[in-house]
Amino acid sequence: MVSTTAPLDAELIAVVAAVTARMPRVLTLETGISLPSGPFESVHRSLQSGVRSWVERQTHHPLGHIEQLYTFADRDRLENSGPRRVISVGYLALTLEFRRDPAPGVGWWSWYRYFPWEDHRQGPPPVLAPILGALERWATRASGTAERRERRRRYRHAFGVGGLAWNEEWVLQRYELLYEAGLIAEARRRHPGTEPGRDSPPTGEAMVQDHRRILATAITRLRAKIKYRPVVFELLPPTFTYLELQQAVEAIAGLRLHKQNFRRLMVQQKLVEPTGAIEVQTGGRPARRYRFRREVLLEQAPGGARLPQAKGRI
Amino acid sequence: MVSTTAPLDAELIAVVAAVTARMPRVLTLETGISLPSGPFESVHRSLQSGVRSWVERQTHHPLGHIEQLYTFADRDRLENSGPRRVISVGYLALTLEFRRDPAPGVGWWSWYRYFPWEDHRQGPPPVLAPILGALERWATRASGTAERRERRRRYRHAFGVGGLAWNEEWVLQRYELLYEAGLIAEARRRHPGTEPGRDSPPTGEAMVQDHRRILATAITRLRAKIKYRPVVFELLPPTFTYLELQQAVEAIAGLRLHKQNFRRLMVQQKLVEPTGAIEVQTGGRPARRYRFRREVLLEQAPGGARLPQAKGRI
DNA sequence: TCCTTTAATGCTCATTGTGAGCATAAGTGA
DNA sequence: TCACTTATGCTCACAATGAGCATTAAAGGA
Repeated sequence: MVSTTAPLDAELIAVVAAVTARMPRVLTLETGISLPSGPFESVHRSLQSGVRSWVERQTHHPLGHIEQLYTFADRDRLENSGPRRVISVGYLALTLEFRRDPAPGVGWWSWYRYFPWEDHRQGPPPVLAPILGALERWATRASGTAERRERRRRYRHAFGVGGLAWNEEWVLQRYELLYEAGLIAEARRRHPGTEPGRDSPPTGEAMVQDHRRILATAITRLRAKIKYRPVVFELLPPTFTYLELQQAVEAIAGLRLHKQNFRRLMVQQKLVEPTGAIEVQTGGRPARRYRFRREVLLEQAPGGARLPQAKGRI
Repeated sequence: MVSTTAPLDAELIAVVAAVTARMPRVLTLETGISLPSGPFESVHRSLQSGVRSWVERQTHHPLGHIEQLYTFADRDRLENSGPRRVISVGYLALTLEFRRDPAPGVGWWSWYRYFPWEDHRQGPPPVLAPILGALERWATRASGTAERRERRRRYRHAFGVGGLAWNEEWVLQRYELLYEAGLIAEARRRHPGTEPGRDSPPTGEAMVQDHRRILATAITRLRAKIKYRPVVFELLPPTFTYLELQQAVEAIAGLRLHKQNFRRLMVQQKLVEPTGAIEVQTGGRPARRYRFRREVLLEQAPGGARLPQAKGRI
């Protein structure tokens, strides 16, 4: 199993997420157009420690919870890649935003700057209508009835058009559909000749290479995970009110939640415990402050079992 | 972002799974001690196509559904690794077992040959008792009360000792605990000096390098995924009875399921439809045969929502 | 032929979980 | 004091789930 491959580099890329002022944010370089990244080097003990060291070096930001996202290596992934091939290992980190001493160009930008169609907290965002219009035109442009119908089905499904429900988890799917439809700047950069077009809708800020796709992958992952693992707490200060907790979840999911039922869920699952402190600056009745019960990470409740297990004799 | 790293190889490793004769199986080389793998080469269009081509070349087995598992690269991962570093990208493939024209040394082995403590279909397997005994001795050996108590808590939690429930998904966690406790042959290979010991329990067949850990990762993933995505059908022939379907799920989960409720779940979720055919060789009343409704992959029901979404005005 | 065994299939019932929304409490500022 | 805002408690209908009883339909002897 000795290899004789072409030269190859491994790159580490980090999506570092935080929530502040009710906005989910990502840590970026170069004023918002790229994610922290760097080569995997021999000094690094592991991929994870490599990611930590690159992020800390480039942004001066310490990382908390971190998990592997995905490994990307399509041949035509990078523009202007020379003879070397690159494998990129993406990581997702969750932290608190921390502003002291940032490196130049480093900033925290709202996810929704890159994916404006993803924020449904006030209902469907205004950018959605022109996007759906452009997708419909894309479907119409298809050659052949079958392909036309298929394109229509796909975009309606992905964006929850008509009676279909909006599924907040399908971030990557929606991004890739827009990419395929030529509505994403990165796609036009890669396949010159397809011009923006006068009636092309705004589809968020672009990023370098495929960083925006990696961000979409991270959002997809986080929106899914938040439902079955207590990861929100990595994004919150040590104590918080139920409203702050709910707003963090809402920011990530891009959805409004039912307040009383959200509270009931927290109570049932015993994820938090009151600190005894009371927050008075609520704009209404004072709220209790809570803290995350770290013990639940050890108890590790197994989400919702979907298998009808047989218990006794059968 | 030009890199000047040490030479690096990327290796692709596949866990190819199937279910036959009520046993979950993995496709192996060298009579069961290694997984199909090979370097990522410049001819490969993508990581995925590289995996396909290596598996097909080494085993003569075509692959169906395939997904990325994890990327491994700890510095001390490989024994006797020279100056080059290796990144391994693991993939999980689901297929039907196919026996014509296998390459020499290629075989399908039950998962439970490598993880005998994981099959709880007939209740806790006999190997479990001596393993728990050895884990208790490992806990006792700890220096300091706190460490002793912590070890005890960890193994009891992972293996569902006492009142705690057995969680079939924690395959990797259990494997790593046994590894840490020095009860896994691979661990002793890596850290010589720790001898097997007379009363060391049987802990399954070993594999080359860390292939067994990759297999554990794959089982963990599959056991989790089977609950919220219709992936079992990739492991079944085009038509099947409810019992065959249930037994495939049971084989993977290593658990017995409640027959009537399993059936009800299938009916509710509309995952299958009757073919009209009747299977008579059941040993009892004849059973209807069903087929998977491929359309559900397009409908893509969003599993169980765990967020209390607000629908109307709030 | 009738009885026993083995599965397949249908159905019930208690319990728990979820969606929606009413009602009350306890602050703030006019 | 009133209007307004958020916090918190609680109810009610309905869906989902765990357990298990009951019936149906085949095979294989006695």
